[in-house]
Amino acid sequence: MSEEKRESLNFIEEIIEEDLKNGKYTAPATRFPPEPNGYLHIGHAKAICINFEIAKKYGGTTNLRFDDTNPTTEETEYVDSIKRDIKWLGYEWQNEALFTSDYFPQLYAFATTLIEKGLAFVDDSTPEEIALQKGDTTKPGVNSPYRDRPIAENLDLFRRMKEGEFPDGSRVLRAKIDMTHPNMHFRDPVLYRIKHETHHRTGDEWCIYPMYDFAHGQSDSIEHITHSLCSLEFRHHRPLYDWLIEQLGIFPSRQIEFARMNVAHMITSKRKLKLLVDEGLTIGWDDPRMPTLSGMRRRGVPAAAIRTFCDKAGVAKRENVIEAELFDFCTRQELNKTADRVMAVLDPVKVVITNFPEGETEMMSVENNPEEEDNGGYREVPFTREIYVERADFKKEPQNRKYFRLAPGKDVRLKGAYIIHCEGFEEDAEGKVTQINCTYYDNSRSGADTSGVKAKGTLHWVSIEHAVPAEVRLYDRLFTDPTPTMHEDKDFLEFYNEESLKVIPTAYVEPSLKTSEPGTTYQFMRLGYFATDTESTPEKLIFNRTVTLRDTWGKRKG
RNA sequence: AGACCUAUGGUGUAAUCGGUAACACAUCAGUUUUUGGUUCUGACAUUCAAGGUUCGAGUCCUUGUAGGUCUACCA
Repeated sequence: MSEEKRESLNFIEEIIEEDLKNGKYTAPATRFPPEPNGYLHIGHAKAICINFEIAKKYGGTTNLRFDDTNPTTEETEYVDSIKRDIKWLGYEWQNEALFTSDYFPQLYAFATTLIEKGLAFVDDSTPEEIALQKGDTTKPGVNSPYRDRPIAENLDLFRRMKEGEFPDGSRVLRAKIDMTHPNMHFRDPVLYRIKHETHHRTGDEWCIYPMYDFAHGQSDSIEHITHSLCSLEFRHHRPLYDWLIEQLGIFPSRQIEFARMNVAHMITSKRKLKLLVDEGLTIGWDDPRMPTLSGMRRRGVPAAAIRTFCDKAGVAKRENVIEAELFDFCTRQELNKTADRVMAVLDPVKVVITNFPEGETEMMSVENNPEEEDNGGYREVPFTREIYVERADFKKEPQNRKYFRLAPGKDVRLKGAYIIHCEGFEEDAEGKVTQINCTYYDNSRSGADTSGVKAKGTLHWVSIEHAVPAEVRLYDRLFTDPTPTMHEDKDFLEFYNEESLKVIPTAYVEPSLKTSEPGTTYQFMRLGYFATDTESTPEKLIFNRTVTLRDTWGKRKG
C-alpha cells in the first residue's frame, strides 16, 4: 500500500511543491501570454499545456493574457484564432481573456514612480547612439549624455511624450541602472518608446508603448501570477524582471525558464512559417502539413494526442529535439481508441467474383471499432459480385513465402465478408493488371464461417456499384531533414519535402461515408487514420490522411 | 573574449537529494489477431572527459571539453 512509487516531478513542479510546503502560496497562478501577431503552433501548445496542467495539478488558476504592447504587429484577428485554438486544445482560462494593454495606465504610473525615484530618465539619443552606448558583451557601455537630467525635467518630458508632442523615435524612457553591468539587459534598458500608431484595442489613446521588460513582469505582478513560466532565452531578463518588481515594490511574481520543445521535421519560426505560406509551399496557415494547431486540427490530430505528446516530451532545461515518431505514436494511440474503422480503396483494381450471383447485393454487418465496447456498434456494408481492392494487395507472382495477400491460387478473406480464391487475372499490353477473377466460398461468410478454409490475409474492399468517389490527400512530413533550420550552410527550404502532399483525385470509399461531416476521424482499414477535410461536402468528399498505420511488413520488405 | 545556462541509451525524460541507472518512443525478435493495425512478452542500449573527496559518486569538489543564450525603440 505504501509501496506506491514516488511520482517523479519536473523541476517546475518541485519549485511549486516547495513553495506550497513553505506556505508561500496556497495555490499557483500561471498565465499563457501570447502576442497576438500570429497563429499558435506546436511550440505554443507546449507552453499552454505546461501552464494549464501545472495549475490544474495544484488547484491553481491560469490566465490568458495577450501581450499586446506593439501596435505595429498585432491584430484582433489573431486574438480570436488564439482563443479558439486554446479552447480546442481543451483548456479554460480564468475569467475573461486579459490584455497587457488594459494595464497601460498602471504601467504609465509605474514608470512615473521609477522616474521619481531617480531610476529612469528620458533619453534623446537616437537608436544608433543607444546601441553604441551599450558597448558589447566584453566591453562596458558608456552613460548617455541625458542620463543625469533632473527628475522634474524627466517627469515633464515623459508626460509630453505621452501627450504626443514628440515624433516616433525621438525619445525613449530608459531605466537608470548600470552601463557597465555584465548583463546587457542592465545597461539602462529602454522602458518606453514613442509609436504614433493605432492599437488594436486602445486605438489612438496612447502614442507611447512599454517594452517587453517593462510590461511582462509588471503584468504578471498585477495579476498576482506566482510562477511565470517562459522559455530559456529569457534567462538573462530575469534579473531585470526581479529588479523592476523590487524597485516598484509590487507583488513578487517569479520567473522560471524551461527549454522550449523542438520537434523533428517541424519548424516553429513565425517568419519561416509565413514564408511557406507566401511561397505557396503550403496552402495557408491551416494547411494540414503546418505545425500550427489549426493545421493539425484540420489534419485530424486529436487535441488529446497533442496534450499527451506534450506531457510525454517532458520538461527540462536542456536543448531537445523530440522525434516525430513520438508525435505519431500519440496520434495513433488516441485515434485507435476513437476512430471508426471504415473501408476505402485508394488505388483500385477490379475483382470479379465469378460464382457470386450477378445483380445481387448482400449486406454485410461490420464492426465499427474493435477497440470499443461492443465493437462500437455495427454498420451495414454492401457486397456485390464486382468489387475494388487495393492494387498493392495483388501480386502476379509473389516471391516472398510469407506473402499472404491475393495472388493466383491464393485464398484471402475479404474483411467482414467472404473468403475468396484467386483463379486468375487479366492484364493489358503493358502488363498492368486490369481485372482479377476469383471465386468465393459461399459458406465462409463472416461470423458464420463453416468452410474450414484458412486465409492468412484479410483485405479491405469496396463494392464497385456502391463505391463513393472521394478525393484523398496523403500528407507526409513537411521537411526531409529532422532539423531543417539548424544547417548553417543550407536554407531550410532546401529540405522541403516535395512529396509532403499527394492528391488522389478519385479514391473509392464505402457508402457510409457519403454524408461524413468535416472533422470526423476514421481509420481507413489497413491504410491509416483519415479525417474529413473542412472543405469536404457530400458532393465532393475530401479526406486528409492524418497518419499511416504502423507498418512492420512494409518496413521488412525494405 | 566576457557573463549566464546545459551535458544520462538512437530520441526524450527520471533516479526518493551520496546507496549501485529506470520509464516512454524508436529498433529487433516472438505472441495474439477476420486490419501485416491493436494486445502481450522479451531483447538491444546509457551517466561528456580527467582528476579528487568517500566504504560507496549520474548526484559533491577541481580542471577541461562540447553545445546553447545574451549586445532590437520585437516579444
